[in-house]
Amino acid sequence: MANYDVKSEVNDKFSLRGRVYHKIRDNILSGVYKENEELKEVSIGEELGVSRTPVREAFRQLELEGLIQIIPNKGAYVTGITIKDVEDIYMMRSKLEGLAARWATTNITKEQMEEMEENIYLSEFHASKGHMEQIAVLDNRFHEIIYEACNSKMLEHQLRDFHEYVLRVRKRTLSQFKRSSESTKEHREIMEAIKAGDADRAEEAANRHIVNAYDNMIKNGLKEIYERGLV
Amino acid sequence: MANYDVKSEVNDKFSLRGRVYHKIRDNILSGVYKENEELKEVSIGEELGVSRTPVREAFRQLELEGLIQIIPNKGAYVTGITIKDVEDIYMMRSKLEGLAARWATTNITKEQMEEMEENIYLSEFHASKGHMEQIAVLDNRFHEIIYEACNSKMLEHQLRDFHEYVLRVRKRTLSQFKRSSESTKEHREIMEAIKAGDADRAEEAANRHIVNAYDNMIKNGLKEIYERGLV
DNA sequence: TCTTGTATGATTGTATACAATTATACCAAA
DNA sequence: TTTGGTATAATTGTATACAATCATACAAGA
Repeated sequence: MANYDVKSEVNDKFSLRGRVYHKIRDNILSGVYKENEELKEVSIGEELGVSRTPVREAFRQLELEGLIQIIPNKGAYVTGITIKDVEDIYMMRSKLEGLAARWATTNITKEQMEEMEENIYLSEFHASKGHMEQIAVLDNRFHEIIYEACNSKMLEHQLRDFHEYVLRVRKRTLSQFKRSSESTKEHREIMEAIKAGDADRAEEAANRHIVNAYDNMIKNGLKEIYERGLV
Repeated sequence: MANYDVKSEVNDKFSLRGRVYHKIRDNILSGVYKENEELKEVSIGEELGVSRTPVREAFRQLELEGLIQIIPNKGAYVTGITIKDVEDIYMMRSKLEGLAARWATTNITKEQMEEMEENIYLSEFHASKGHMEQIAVLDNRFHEIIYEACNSKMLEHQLRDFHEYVLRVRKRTLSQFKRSSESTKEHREIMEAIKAGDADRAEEAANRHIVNAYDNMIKNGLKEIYERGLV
C-alpha cells in the first residue's frame, strides 16, 4: 500500500523528464516551434541532450494536450494554440474563473489571503508607475492564488493550463497601460469580495474580469495577428 | 511542410500505442485498478503483451491527466477520480455544457441535427420501456453530438474528458427509471432550443440539465459510496 | 529489543539496437 | 519530359540492455 507524500515531484519542471516536456511545451507556446512544423525525435533529443526515449514520452503528453499531433509512422507536427483556441479559452474561462473565485471564498487560507492583498498593493504601485514586467508577473500570480485556493484539483488543473495557453496574448494586452490598471482594479474587486466572504460577488467579479480582458483583447491587438494563425 | 489529413489517427484507440493508453485508462476509470494501487511497468506490459516502453509512454499521459501519480524512481500510483472530483466536474460541466449547447446552436450541421432528433425519439421509446442499457448509450451519444457540433476543439476535448471521468456515476444514476425519463425530457428541451436557433434557451436548458443530474446524483446513490473514496 | 549498516533484489531512468514503415533519389521505359 | 519502379536513406515503433535508485532482508552491535 503506497503512502508517499503526494504533494511533491508531480511532473517536476526540474527533473529530467519534466524538463524535456516543459522545454518543448514552452517552445510551442512561445512560438519557437511554429504551426505545422515537424518535430523529429532525434533533433529535439540532441537539442536537449537526451536520447529519443524521454522525447517520445514528452511527445505523448503534448499530443494528449493537443499541442502536437502525432501521425503514426510519420511524425509529430505542431498544432499549438490558434487564435480560435484563445477565443474559446477566454469564453470558457469567463465561466470557470468565477467558479474558482466562489470556491476560493470559502476555502482560502489566511496565508493565501495575505499574499493576495500584498499582490494587489504591489500591483497598484507598479500599475501607477507603468512597470509592465512586474504587472505581468503579479497578474499571473493573482490568478494562481485563486486556483490554489479554490481547493479543486480539477478546476485548478484546467484553469492553470488555460492560463498558460494564452500567456502570449495576455502578455501583449497587459503591456497596455490602460488595461493593466483596469485589470488591477478588477483584481481588487475580486479580492475584496473574497475577503468579505461574498461568494456571489466574487464569482460575478471574476467572470466579468475575464469578459473585460477578452473584450480588450478583441479590440486591441488580436485582429492584427489573426492572419498568421497562431498567436 | 506537413500536409496530412488532420482528422485521422489522433491517439487512435486501435493503434497499439493508443490501445495501451486506453486500456490502462479504462481500467482506472472502471475501478479495476484501485486508488493508491501501484502500477508496475513490467506487470502492465505483460498484461497487455507489450514491453515497458509503450507502457511508460501511457503512464506519462495518464500522469498529465491526473489519473496516476508518478514519483520519480519510485513508481506509479493510481489517483483515479474521487467523489470530490465528480462533484467538481459536475459543477464545471454545469457552466460549460451550456456554452457547448450555445455554440452548437449556430454550428450544428444538418446531419448532426437529424441524428440528435433520432436520438431523442429512440431515447423516449427506451425510457418508456425501461431499457436502461440503451438509455445509457443514447445519453452518451446525445452529449457527444453537442460536443462535436459546438465546433470548439478546446471545449469538445474538455467536456469529453469530463464525460468519461464521471461515466461510472452516470451509469448508476441513469439506471434509475425516474431519472432516465427526466433526463430524456431535458434532452428534448435542449434539442428543441437548438433546432429553433435559440442559443440562450439552449444554454440555459443544458446547464440546468447538468444541475438536475447533479442534484439527483447527490440525492441518490452517491452518499452511500462516499466512504470508499473512489467512485 | 531496537537500531544501524550492508548486501541483495526489484524497479525505474535512459540509451541503444533492431524491426517496420515511410520518404527520397535515381534510373529506366513510354 | 513524364511516369513508374526499385533501391537507399531516414524516421518512427518497440524491445532490450545497462545504469541508477530504491526497497527489503538480515545480521551485528548497543
